[in-house]
Amino acid sequence: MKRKVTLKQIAKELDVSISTVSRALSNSKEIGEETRQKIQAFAKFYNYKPNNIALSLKNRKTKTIGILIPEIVHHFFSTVIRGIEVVANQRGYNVIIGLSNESFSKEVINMEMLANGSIDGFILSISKETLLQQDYHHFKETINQGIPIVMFDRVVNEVECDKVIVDDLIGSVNAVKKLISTGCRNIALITTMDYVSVGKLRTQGYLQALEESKIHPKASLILKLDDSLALEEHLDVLEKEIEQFFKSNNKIDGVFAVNELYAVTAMKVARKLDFNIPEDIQVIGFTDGVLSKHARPGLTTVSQHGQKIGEQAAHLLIDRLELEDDEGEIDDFDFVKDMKFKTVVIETELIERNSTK
Amino acid sequence: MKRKVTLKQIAKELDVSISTVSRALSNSKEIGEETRQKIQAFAKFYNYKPNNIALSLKNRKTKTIGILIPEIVHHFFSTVIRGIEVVANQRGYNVIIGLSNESFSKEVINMEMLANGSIDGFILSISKETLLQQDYHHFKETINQGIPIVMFDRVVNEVECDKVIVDDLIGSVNAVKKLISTGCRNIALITTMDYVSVGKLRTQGYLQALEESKIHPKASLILKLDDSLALEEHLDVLEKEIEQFFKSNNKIDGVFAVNELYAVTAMKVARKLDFNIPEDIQVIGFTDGVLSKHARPGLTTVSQHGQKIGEQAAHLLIDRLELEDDEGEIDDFDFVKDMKFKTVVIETELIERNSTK
DNA sequence: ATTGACAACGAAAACGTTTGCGTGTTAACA
DNA sequence: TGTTAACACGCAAACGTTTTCGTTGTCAAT
Repeated sequence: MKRKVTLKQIAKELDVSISTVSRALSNSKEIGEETRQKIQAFAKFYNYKPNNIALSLKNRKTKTIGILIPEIVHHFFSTVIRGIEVVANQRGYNVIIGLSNESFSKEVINMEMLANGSIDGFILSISKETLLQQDYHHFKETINQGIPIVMFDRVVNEVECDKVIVDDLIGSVNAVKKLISTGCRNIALITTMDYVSVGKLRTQGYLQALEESKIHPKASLILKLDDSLALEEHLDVLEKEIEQFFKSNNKIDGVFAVNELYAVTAMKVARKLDFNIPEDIQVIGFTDGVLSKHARPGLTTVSQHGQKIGEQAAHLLIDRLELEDDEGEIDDFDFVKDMKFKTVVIETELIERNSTK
Repeated sequence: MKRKVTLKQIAKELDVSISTVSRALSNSKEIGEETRQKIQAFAKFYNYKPNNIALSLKNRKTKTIGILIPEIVHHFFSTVIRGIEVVANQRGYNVIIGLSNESFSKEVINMEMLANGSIDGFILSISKETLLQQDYHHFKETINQGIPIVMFDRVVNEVECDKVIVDDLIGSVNAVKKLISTGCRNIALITTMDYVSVGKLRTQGYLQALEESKIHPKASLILKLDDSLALEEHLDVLEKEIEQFFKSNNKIDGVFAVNELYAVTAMKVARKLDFNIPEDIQVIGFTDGVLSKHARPGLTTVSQHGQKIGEQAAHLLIDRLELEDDEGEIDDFDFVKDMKFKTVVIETELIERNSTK
């Protein structure tokens, strides 16, 4: 077992100083041709690679970005990660992942853990519990310590930072309008509780589309489901809830669901109740995941382009990190940077399959 | 913006030495009660947290483990990651993720990148290209540098390290036997090319089950598909291939597919060709993902327990890391460690749904 | 008064880099 | 021959810790 070779060892072996080795390897012209060759050859032979940790300590930057998400076994989030990873790698960064598991405390712990030097910046999506408690001090503190944050999808106005979001509202409006334009008049909404910002926006979109089409929204056509029902343990409960909902609203001719699970479940229930899709009932979901593609009939859905979100977020973060490098010491002009926090909106796309006419 | 406070700053501010601060914060009894209190209070007030990078450099260990997988937008892999993350966190480790995207060179690059000090050990699943080329030198080299590796799922005999695998063979045997016991006699196998070890094992399991039941395998009942068909762009091609297969084998009464995509596609095709499931044709897949749960009918499937795999892998790795800590300098006894590489087998489980009788 | 013990603290090395500055050698020039 | 400039290289600081080994100062015992 041969441990990794260090500058010091090379120096000792070749009887030169550490500085000489360092310079020779970075092709400094301060070093004589001969010694440089010798050192480079030796280093190559022993496969010398500088130690990242030492570099991080010296440069006070780690070239790694921290991702903090509520859940990883989730098509949307993993897609975003992929996007982040692509541009991170491309631009010479690594990614380190923390999972909040939708819990406030785990979010805080993870964040503090990583903020102590391990990462240069965060890309994150806020946990539900945090949204519920509306406690954002940990975000503000890390930003205050000079660690930039980019939020995506589940963002919040209270924290000033770069953000990447999806046009949930417009996407929902378009989806519902699509239903309306194909003849639906009693469109049901299956949504979550309000505290998740995106759920709220999608609900708004639903209402707005109805309004713009002079259709009166009915409370009875809106089903707000508890999140716990989305867990795989409770699929049957979810199905029962939706079935009950359908039974008490037998005029439903269209369904807009804020996620694909609700949508496919609605389709299941509809067919069970002998409705034909899309003839009797049309269905549109949100998030273009695996389920949408493979459901039968294929689910028309609002695609969020998770990968693009991730890519944009990574660019935003790295841009800011490298900008800080340059303007480094001009502390007085910090406000220049602070002013231009961007919020990038990634457009959704209505992917039409066979659950709509 | 107040940057993170360091020992040095505290020392300066309180007019003591750095060592005193360090000791006071670690509650060393070498420090007088009074100064200790003072320092601790000051540190708490300024929210002092030791810098991880500096600690890593000093301790020559990073307390982070590197995960290297082919793809992250993939139910199985993300489940494994979750498992890893759970125990990693629990045992005080972070995880950093690299994606090979099934490419050999990206696997090598990523590995070298992380091996230069960023991580203490790897948990990985080999990329297809690497399996195809059978070039494992990068694994061997990192192990040789003293960085332990734990492989999962896609493992390989050529590399000596801890491994966590699934009983692909037994799982497949049981699945096929289930089909046989419920009356199937012409069981088709839908599989991938041989070079992916798990595909190979599952194929073996299929053959073994037939043999043990005195059923003669027919080449015409085996469909080997190119991997590229699993990409979402080529779903239609996949479907056509399988349809063609069904048409030229009209006696098929059972299907065993080595992944859930093939399985659900087979179900789709079967229904399109007016077969009833499970009456006319029974179907079993591998990997209990989202598709299996939500397919109609529900797909009977061999569950791999990805989370358990991840948990086991993490335990294996961390155990080894911390063992190395203790036995640290007894280099002569290194062989003791080397001898006991474990291969943990996680049992699969046949989850019966409605695609079988 | 001398010794010893003990308490309370500081200096410095070490982890592996990079880099500003100093220094010795050589050769060219006046 | 003396001055100087270019060249080739070494020293040491710095990044933020922990820890070993001193170094003081105090006090009790001899």
